Amino acid sequence: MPTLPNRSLRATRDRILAAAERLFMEQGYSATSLREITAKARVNLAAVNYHFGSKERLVREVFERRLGPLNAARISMLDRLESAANGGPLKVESIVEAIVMPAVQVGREPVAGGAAFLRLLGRAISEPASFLREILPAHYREVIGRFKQAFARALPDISEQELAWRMHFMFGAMSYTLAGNDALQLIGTCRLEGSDSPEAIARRLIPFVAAGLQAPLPESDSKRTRKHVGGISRKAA
Amino acid sequence: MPTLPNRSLRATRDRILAAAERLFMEQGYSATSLREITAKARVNLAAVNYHFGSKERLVREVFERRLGPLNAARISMLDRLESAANGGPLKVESIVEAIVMPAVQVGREPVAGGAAFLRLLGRAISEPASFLREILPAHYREVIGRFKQAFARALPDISEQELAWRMHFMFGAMSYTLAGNDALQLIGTCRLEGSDSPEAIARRLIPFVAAGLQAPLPESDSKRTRKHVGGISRKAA
DNA sequence: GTCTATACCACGATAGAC
DNA sequence: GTCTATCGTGGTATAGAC
Repeated sequence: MPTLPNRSLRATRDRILAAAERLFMEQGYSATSLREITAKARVNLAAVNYHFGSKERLVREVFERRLGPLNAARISMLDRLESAANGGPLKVESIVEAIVMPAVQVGREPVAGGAAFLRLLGRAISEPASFLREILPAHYREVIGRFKQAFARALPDISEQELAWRMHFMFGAMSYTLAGNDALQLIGTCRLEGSDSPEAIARRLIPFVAAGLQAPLPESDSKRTRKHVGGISRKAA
Repeated sequence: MPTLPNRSLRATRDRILAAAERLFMEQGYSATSLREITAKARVNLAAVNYHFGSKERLVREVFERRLGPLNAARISMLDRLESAANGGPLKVESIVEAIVMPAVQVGREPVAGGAAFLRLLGRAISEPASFLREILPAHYREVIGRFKQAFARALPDISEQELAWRMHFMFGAMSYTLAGNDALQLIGTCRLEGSDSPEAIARRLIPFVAAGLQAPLPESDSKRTRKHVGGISRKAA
C-alpha cells in the first residue's frame, strides 16, 4: 500500500465494484457498458481503466472478491463434518448441505454481496465469455476436489466417472436455481419467485440433489454391471 | 411472401440463420456482432436488417426455427406413453425420457441444428437478455403444462409447489448439461467432454433427475418447524 | 497517486441510393 | 434486393489536472 489517498479515496474503487456487480447481475457481462457502470458509481469513465485496467479485469475482481470467502466457508463446513464423523463416510445430504448453505448465507448478508452476487454467479457459469470459463474453474478447483473426495467415500459403489457426471448435474440444478427465479418462470402455474425464502428453496433443493446423487446406477457403468436396479427398466428402443 | 428472388435467393436468409446460430452458441448473444455474422455468412451487413429487421428478431427466429419441432417431438412422445398406459400414471423415468431423448435426437441430426442449437438453448436460459426471457416461456408453456400434469399423476404425494420446484431443478440439471461440457470442467479429474456420447450422457442424466423428482419430501412441505443457521446444525445425528 | 477530459476505432442500426 | 454512408454508442488509451 502506497501513500494514503487524501480525500474521497478508496470509495471510487469500491463503488465501481459494487455498481459493476449489480449491473452484471441484471444485464450480463457483454450487455453492460463501462459507461453505465461509471455513471451508476458516479465516477469518471476512465477510473475503471485506471483502477482495473480493463473491463475484463474488472469482472475478474468482482468474482474474486466474493468467491474466496464463499468457497472457504464451504470447505470449513466440510471440515467440521468430517472431523465430527471421525474418518467415517458422511451422509450424502450433509455434504450437499455444506455446498448449498454457505451460498444461502451469502445471499442473506447484504454486506457480503447479497443475492446479487449469487445470481451473477449462477449466470456466469453458462456465459460464453472465455475468461470466465478460465477464472471460475481456478477458484472452484479446491472445493471440487474436496467434495468429490467426500462424495466418493459416501458413495463407494459409484464409479469415478459416474460421480463426476452426477456432480455436474448437481451444479446444474444449483446454478440454475441461483441464477434463476426470475430467469424463467417456465413452471408458471405457481409463482416460484418470492414465494419462498432462500432457506426454503435450499430445503427443497438439497433432498432433490441428494437423491439424484444416490440414484440407482444406469444399466452398465463401464464393465462392472451391478445390475440391481430396483426401479425402472428401460424400454428397448 | 413477395416476388421470388431471381438468383442466389433464399440462400441469404438461411445462411444468416446458420451463421447466427453458430456464433450465438459460441459467444452468446450480446457478444456476437452483426458484422461477424454477416462476414461468416458471406452476405452484406445490411442484409440482416433487411431480412429480419433487427438483431433481436434474428435471434428470435433462430430459436423459433428449432424449438417448435423439438417440443412437438417431446409432446408426441408423451402422447405415445400415455396412450400406452391407458390412463394410468406413468413411470417418472419414462416421463423424463420423453423430455430428454428428443433433445438428444436433435443433437445427432446435423440438418436439424445439431449440437450447436442445444448448447445455445442451454445457455439462453440463463441469459439476461429480456426478450429471451419473454420468448422462451412462450415456446415452453405447452410442454411444461403437459409434463407437469404427467408428473403430478405419477407423483401424487408431492404438492404442486414442491413439484414446480423439482421441475425447476430438473431443467437446471438438463440445461447445464446441454450448455456445458466445455462450459466448466470443474469436476476435472475425469475428462467429461467427448468421453461420452449424448446418449451415454442422457443415460446418466435420466436416473439422476428421476431420483431427484421422487426424493423423500423435506421435513415439512408447507409449514416450517425449525431452527436455523449460524452454522450447520440441521440434523446433527 | 488519483482522477478528469477527450480522442480513437469498432459496433448496431438505419436511411436512402442504386 | 443489395450496398454505402452515416449516426449514436461501446471499450480503450492518453495527456494532464489536482
